Amino acid sequence: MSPRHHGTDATRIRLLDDALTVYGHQGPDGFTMTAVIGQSGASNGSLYHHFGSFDGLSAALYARCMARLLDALLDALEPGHDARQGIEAVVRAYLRFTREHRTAAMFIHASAYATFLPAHSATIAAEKQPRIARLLAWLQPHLDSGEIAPLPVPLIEMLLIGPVAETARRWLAGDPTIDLTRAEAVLPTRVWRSLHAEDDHRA
Amino acid sequence: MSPRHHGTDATRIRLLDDALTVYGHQGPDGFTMTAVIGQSGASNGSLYHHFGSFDGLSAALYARCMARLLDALLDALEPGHDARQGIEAVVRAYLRFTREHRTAAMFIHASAYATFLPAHSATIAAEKQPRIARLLAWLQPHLDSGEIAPLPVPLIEMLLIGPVAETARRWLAGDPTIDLTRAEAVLPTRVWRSLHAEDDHRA
DNA sequence: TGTACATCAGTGAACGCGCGTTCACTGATGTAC
DNA sequence: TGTACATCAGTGAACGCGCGTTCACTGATGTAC
Repeated sequence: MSPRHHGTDATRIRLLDDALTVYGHQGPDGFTMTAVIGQSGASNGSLYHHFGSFDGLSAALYARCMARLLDALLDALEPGHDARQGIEAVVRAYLRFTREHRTAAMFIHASAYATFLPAHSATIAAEKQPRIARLLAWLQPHLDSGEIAPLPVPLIEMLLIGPVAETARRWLAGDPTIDLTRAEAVLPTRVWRSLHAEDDHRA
Repeated sequence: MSPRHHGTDATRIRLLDDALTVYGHQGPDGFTMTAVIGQSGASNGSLYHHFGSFDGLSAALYARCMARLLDALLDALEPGHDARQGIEAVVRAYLRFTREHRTAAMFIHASAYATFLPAHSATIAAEKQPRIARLLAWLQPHLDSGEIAPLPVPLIEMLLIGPVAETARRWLAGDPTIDLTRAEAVLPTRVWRSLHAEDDHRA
């Protein structure tokens, strides 16, 4: 980027990739600095050069996984969609992301209370905020038009994300009673029912 | 219980209480064996005598917190309730439990992917299962009567618990945009809308 | 074009710390006969 | 009732291990003049 920049971020990216691999193969307890540098072949000093600390790497990985999830939701929204089509598409996209990016989804969910988040909240917000803003920009007209019930936006988010997030969590934890395909078939309609305005079905 | 039993479980209970206190005051990273025995004044050997390992204590604490949450939901169900009143009462009870037992709620949510769970799943199931069974026993007649939509039971659970669990998580993580009181006012109706059968509002 | 210098990227040995766990032990309580 | 024994509850010193972190260093690349 800057003219002083030497080379690319190849090592940085490789460390993040390898960190996620370690997380997927070794689980939360095996997610240590030693394991990550072992996987990537980089030195501990190199990791420190790029991330400042192991928490710094964890936060960067969290931000990247979260950005990918949000991008998957954004990609599901298409210009022609009405409110119902958009909501249902987002619900399906969340479940699809969970199935297709199991480890990233797990890292996101399992890190919700991680100690590294507060210290790096600025970094994480920088990745999240613009994407959240785009999602809200999609939502607003449908709130204004009255298609979606006039609820506080955070609670709309809870009703939209809650059921799929809980489904993802259970499935990721290995609960055999959770069938993601069936969830994809059933939840979109049901989530829409929780969000649309009272007299919407007359139309 | 058995005639050979010496004394009560006082130390066991005190260790669990003190462990939760440590978790509340020091957070997940400060939740260590050293901190717990420091708080309670017991010796590490005593902890091992009662729980076998620190993971064993963690699992016992998880089981106890989960049992309390489920009891709170069960207490919210009253005999005279119809399906809607029951569902809405459970939603409110979950949010109330979160507010009134912040640390226990946090321990439950944050431990969802903890490594100690699989090894002690039997212990945990022994606490959870009978309570879940009672909740399902309440649900079944309302499924049979057609008041609640004929969905797979696990997905009913996701639609019921998802929004409140997500709300709880955000609030516990310190998100200032989440207002539990407002959630209690709004979510019950909305969750009911996602669960009831198509023509229910005609009645 | 050549030289001097600054910055960036990466190395790897060394360190201290606090973690969970082990173990040999004491003393009190309950049971057998 | 008294004695011997087994079990339960609890103590606390000692241990090894692997963790994240620090630091002095090398070499390559870019910039100044």
